[in-house]
Amino acid sequence: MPERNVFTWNSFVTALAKLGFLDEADSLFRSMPERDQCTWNSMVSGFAQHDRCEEALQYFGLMHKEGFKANEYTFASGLSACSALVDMYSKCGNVSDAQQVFDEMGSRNVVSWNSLITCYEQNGPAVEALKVFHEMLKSNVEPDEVTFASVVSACASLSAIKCSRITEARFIFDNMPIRNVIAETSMIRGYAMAASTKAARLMFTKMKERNIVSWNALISGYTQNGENEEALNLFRLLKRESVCPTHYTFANVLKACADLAELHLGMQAHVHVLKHGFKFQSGEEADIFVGNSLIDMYVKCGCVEDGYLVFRKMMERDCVSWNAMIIGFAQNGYGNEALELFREMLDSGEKPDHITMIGVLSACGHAGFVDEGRHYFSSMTKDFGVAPLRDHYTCMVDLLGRAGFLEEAKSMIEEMPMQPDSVIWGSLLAACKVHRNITLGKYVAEKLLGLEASKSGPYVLLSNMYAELGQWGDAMNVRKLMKKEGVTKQPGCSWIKIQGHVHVFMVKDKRHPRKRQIHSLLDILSAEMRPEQDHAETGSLSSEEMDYSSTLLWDDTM
DNA sequence: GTAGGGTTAG
Repeated sequence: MPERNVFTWNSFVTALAKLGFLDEADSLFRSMPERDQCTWNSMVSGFAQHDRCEEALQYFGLMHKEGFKANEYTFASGLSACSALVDMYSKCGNVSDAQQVFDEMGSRNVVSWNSLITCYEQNGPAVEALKVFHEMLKSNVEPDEVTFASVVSACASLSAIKCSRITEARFIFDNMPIRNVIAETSMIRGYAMAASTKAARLMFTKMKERNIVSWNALISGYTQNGENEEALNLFRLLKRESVCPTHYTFANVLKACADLAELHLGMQAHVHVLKHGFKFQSGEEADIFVGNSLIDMYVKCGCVEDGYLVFRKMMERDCVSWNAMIIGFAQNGYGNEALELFREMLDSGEKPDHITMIGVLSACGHAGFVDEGRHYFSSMTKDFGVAPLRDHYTCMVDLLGRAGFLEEAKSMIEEMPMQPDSVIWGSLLAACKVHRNITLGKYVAEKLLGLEASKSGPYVLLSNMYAELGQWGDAMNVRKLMKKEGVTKQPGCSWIKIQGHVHVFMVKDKRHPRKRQIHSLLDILSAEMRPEQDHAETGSLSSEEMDYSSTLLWDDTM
């Protein structure tokens, strides 16, 4: 045996690694007295070539720690392994390491560039993706359809933050040598984020080839822009064209039903979900998403018990599941149940987030648990690692205001670390009206008018407060001021759909043909409601009592 | 080897 120097060791390690005896290579590596660049290269490339990427990454990290830099031999299989490494770091959200691997690559091909562009597109900042794209063009690497699709996506995500990059996306899209369904779907998403659902629909209509992702992108475009009826119409079209929906589809359809409070359609969607094999008992991510959407749909439609049933049926839950249920309880007047569930959430080991705390604080507010609210608010940073945001302050002002602690609510607004907005002042003004505090009401109304002079809300509330106190002159003055400032109040209106007909009602509306019957029934109802108010309960009418006339979500037999 | 779609609050 010749003298064992690092070169001898290396040849053994390299051979073992190349042949796939990685564990043997690994133990040999560990017993080496010294290592050089070549040793590290053998280990990294060995693991990378045999699809043991985790270990390849670990070795790569260790190599850097020991002061070695990657060279063109570090990834023996060449560019592909290196690009895969960029992609791996990108998928882990580790942008700087992805960039570093990319920087250290001896040569780069279209896939390496694409991987880095995607990295910035997914992890941000998305503008960097465009910069990398420009660098790529400068270095004379020909972009392919994947490059363009990623760049279009980057522009699309930028279209959400006011700089209108949707035009840039469109320009690149129009100049793509080859378009494909992915780039088109990215454009749909971009238009949806820029609130141009019409343009999104046009893109969708013109597509030669569509798949379920394109359908889902447009359906979610509608729900995210509040066009829930359109979302459901598109779902019906999808069914007619026999396209198979996925859990993405159901998440959106259920959200549309939830936002429309369309219980009947939501229940149809639930049946459909079961037909498609979502049983919430596999613990898979898809099941959790659909389960969460179902909880939300039921509680938004006022059926807390059905939402709770879904919640209990789920084998695995995430933070959103708990949040949806806690908020569902809170919004339907079940303050105790919301807080109980929150304690159970903590016991289960699930970490609450800022949305959970909004649910908890609003539960306290609606149930009148002032002390609990104060306690959770003051300890949320320490106990749950969630620092109060403006929304949490708004919940507290609402809670204190409802309970009549108007001065405390006022100081909370004035001492909070962020700028108060019209929502938080508006909440206090409403509380001033309830508790008939005209002095503070005037002060708050002025603050509000400073924020949104053209809105009628503060004027109307203030004038009504004066009127309630019998100060008619002051009430008139506010109304006069409104007129002078050119502020008009849009009359409120409500509507109901009965047997496919929409009936609209406005204040002092005398147009409905059966107005006399309606008003006499209203008198009876309000007389009955008065004694019920103290122990108010939510509930829904049974199906026999309701005359459903909604359109079916799909027409195949169940 | 690289690209597109989802739930909770406000």
